[in-house]
Amino acid sequence: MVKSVTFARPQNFDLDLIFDCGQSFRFVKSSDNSYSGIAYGRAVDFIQEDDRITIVGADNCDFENIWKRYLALDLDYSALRGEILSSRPDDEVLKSAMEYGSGIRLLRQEKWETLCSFIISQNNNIPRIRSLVEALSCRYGDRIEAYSVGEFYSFPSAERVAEIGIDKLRELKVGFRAPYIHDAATKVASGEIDLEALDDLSTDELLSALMSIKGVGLKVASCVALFAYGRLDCFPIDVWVKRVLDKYYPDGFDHTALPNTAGLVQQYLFYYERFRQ
DNA sequence: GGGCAGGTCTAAG
DNA sequence: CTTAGACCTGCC
Repeated sequence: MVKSVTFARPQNFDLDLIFDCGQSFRFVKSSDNSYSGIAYGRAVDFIQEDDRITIVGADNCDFENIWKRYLALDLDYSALRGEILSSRPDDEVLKSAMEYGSGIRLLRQEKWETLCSFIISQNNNIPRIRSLVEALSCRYGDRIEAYSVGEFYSFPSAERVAEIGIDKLRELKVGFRAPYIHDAATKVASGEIDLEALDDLSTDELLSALMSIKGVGLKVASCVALFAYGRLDCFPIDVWVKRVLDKYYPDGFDHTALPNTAGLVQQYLFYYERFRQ
């Protein structure tokens, strides 16, 4: 008997956008249009129908404790979008981007995995980021039983990655990022950085703490704060966002005026510029 | 073969 | 404080 949980599909919730907008690297679309992958050490399939979402491999307990938070079901995206529109009533570009990316939802992913994944993302391309994260998991993660076909491995803990060492990391072809990953793993495994405790810090303090890791600059730290810590006041600026800002907002774009929604705006603009047509 | 990809570090003005 | 170069790797 396969356990599963079904809930009503919220507004602004589309698996294709959620898993294809660049925030997550470990979920893959199956032939039956479901998304399979691992998060928080659990293998699940997300299935989308018009009016409902099913999580195969989850029970009610996991749903309450993990997936509600992961999928940000506690946030009212209609309200967030309303707030954006009222803050920028004359912004037609943003309006188009919001329409185009209306199904986007910011996940709250695992902190360590997100940190490591976005260290890997620097000066890299998305297919290769995916394959490197996958290689790291297959080689050093734990095999997870799943209902869907294929093999699934959890993302290795910081302790595990710390003991791997830089040379073994290089064998995975992460290149110049190997010492960066190692530094992050060492700091987290030793307790010098307590990723959970960072939840209690202000966003500025959180970013500073993350940036004390070698190879973590403002962009990577902002991605971690946004995609793992749910800090919607973060506005990661990568080449694509810089491009869209230069193109449509030559006089500047003040994201600090959007304290509750800046990160969501960033995703709309990023997705609009990066994945349109 | 040279350029490029969700950046960051380092050295130099 | 701002700014070039360099940087693993793989695919075009």
